[in-house]
Amino acid sequence: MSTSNSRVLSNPLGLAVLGLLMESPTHPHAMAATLRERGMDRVFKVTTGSLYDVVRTLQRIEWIEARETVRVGARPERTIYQHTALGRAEFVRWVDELVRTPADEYPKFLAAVSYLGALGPDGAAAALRERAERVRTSLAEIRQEHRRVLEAGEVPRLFVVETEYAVRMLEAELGWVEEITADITTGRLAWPEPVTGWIHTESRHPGTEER
Amino acid sequence: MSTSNSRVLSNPLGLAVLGLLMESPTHPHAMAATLRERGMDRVFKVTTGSLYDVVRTLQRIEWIEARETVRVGARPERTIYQHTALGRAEFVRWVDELVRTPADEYPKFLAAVSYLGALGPDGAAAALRERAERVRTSLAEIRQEHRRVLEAGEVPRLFVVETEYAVRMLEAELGWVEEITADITTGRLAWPEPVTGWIHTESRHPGTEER
DNA sequence: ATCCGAATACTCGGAACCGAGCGATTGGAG
DNA sequence: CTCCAATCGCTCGGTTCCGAGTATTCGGAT
Repeated sequence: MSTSNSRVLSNPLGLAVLGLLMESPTHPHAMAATLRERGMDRVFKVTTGSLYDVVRTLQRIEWIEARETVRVGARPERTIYQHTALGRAEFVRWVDELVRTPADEYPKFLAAVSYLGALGPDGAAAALRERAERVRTSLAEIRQEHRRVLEAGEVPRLFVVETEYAVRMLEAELGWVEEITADITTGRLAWPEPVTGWIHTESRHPGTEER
Repeated sequence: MSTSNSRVLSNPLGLAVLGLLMESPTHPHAMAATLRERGMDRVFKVTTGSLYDVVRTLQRIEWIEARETVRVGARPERTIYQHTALGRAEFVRWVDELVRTPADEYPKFLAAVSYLGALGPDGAAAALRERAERVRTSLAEIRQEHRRVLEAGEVPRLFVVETEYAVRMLEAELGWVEEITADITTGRLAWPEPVTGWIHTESRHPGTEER
């Protein structure tokens, strides 16, 4: 009955909000802008709706508080938030927890790979090659950006380690994709009988649509 | 009546449902059971609520259809579903799409790593070591299970590639975690001044806090 | 002076998600 | 034969999520 003070917030975007408030008080709209400027929208899913929800929750559980609501010009009002002592402590606790405890994630590619059989050897190889190509591209972009930031000086490596991690994981994925593609084309990964007829037949004539 | 026939289903659990129906018609409860038996709940988030939602959606967009509703003994009725021709085609299309197109994922660890600074060098190293340990453990379990399944004969490699992928990714993560931990303890990853005082002080005494 | 597009700041309501619960049933233990 | 625990199969309704929309203002090109 008492407005569920549920003492938990699962949305990682909350962490981003707390992180920003560690630097200085701001209002939601600016948070979104900053996160995007810094490319942190690769790390957190920044959607306006969720952002305002998260901020409200954070306020309810008293990890942050409204500091003032100002109006610049005759623009919509904006509410500026700052963290509380509790919020600062919980921020650290949250990070610690996330680092220590591997969470169950359900990446879509994992699901897709589970049904690779459905594409048939040729279809699978083709699709995998396209993925590889795309991964290579975004990998190149990220690497370049990373280098730019580091060499251009003013950001210590610590603030950029998450990119190193992201790159590592992409490399691993790419490596695997390339290997499995090779295994398919060389026949080292075989398509068992039942599957061969299975689904692939369907995809050859989708009726009303092609390519 | 334009009951939004929204022609899309994003929840990957839908893929699992279609996958099961490729084998033979079933009812939702059995789907959940089967998925768990086969350990596919490592790949798909199997929650009853969502399952029934997904099945309903799948039915609405006519990728599957109810085949009959039977009652065994005087147990609750169960509705048995089967795929439609459309469903079979879309299943393949969906897999193809998921393989080709890397999706934006937002793993929690990535978020956590972004704020590693907050833990201070010692805290970060400690947390990372714990993670490493846990990852090592689940890696061992998965590897063992994988070997068991393969050696025990009756499952072709194709049906198990997703495990190979999962293992690869875990190895990559573990490798990175170990390296970065080493970089921290050897001082190769430095904690810049501003951060040192920053937050770590807070976590030392959750009470009132000075600094 | 006027128009237009970008930026500012947030709201709103529908969609998706998911776990607790429910009402029954079967299979043993005693 | 009776009782309890486990299984069966599903529903319900509260969160959480999120993108389209709203209403305003600023800056610059015409």
